[in-house]
Amino acid sequence: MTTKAQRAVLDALGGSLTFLSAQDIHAALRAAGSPVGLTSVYRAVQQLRELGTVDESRTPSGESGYRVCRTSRHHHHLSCTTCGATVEVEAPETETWVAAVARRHGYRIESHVLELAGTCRACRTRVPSAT
Amino acid sequence: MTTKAQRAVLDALGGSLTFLSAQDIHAALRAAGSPVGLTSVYRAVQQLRELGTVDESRTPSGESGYRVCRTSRHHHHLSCTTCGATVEVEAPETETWVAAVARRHGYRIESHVLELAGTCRACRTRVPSAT
DNA sequence: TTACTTGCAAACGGTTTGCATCGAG
DNA sequence: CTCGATGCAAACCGTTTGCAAGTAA
Repeated sequence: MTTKAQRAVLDALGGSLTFLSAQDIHAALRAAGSPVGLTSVYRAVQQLRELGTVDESRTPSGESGYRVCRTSRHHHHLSCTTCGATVEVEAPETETWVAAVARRHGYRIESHVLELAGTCRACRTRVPSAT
Repeated sequence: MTTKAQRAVLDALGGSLTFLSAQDIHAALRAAGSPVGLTSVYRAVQQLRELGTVDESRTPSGESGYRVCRTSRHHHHLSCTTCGATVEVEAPETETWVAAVARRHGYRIESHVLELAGTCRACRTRVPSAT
């Protein structure tokens, strides 16, 4: 069953290209007039993550960000550090490499994390600090 | 200048193959008779990280782990989820792939994270759950 | 009613900071 | 003496949990 909180969270996450923190989601819902509490947001994102409906990503500062998955296939993220826009990318070659490296070292891979961060073209154009 | 706390931390980190949390380091130092406080451990690992002397890694639960770098070259980690043993690996092909993907999407890469987790051969042998 | 969802407030856990003390130069 | 290093305890902050009230079937 999908709870009211889950619907609200999915709604808030909607078409966002960026990863939103639980607190962001809560703030957005409040701003939109939803009475959903912070606790329910936390519970909803966890449930949705378990269902594979949303992606979770950790910021360097240790907070968690959430976003609805575009594809159910295995993928990684390329995020803009300025505007947060995120692209989901597939890395077949890297997957192959991961398997090879693991084998070489006698490891059996259980999981791997690959996150790319940089500035997107739009942000570079907007702030021409980069040449 | 290298402080007493930094020396103590490096000593505790010593030859460990695993990433130790600040609290682990503190406990180890205390056990070894060092009077270094937890606060100083936190300050030391941050300084050492800035100096490029130690690597930092985040556990899924959000804690930070530290380890002395084996190489100053750019590298990634392959860690055993059972015993924590970590191997530093280089991924030239992936670096290339990262650059290509970024270019394709119009991003300028600033950083990337690649962490591999699995079970090492020793642990698989010890616990024959894996086929 | 029964089972589940909610929200508040308190608890948690790792990390950081304020502040007074200690120690090297 | 002066300045940085240190340690304790309190503050922080995101997240989780206890618990009582609300809600749907």
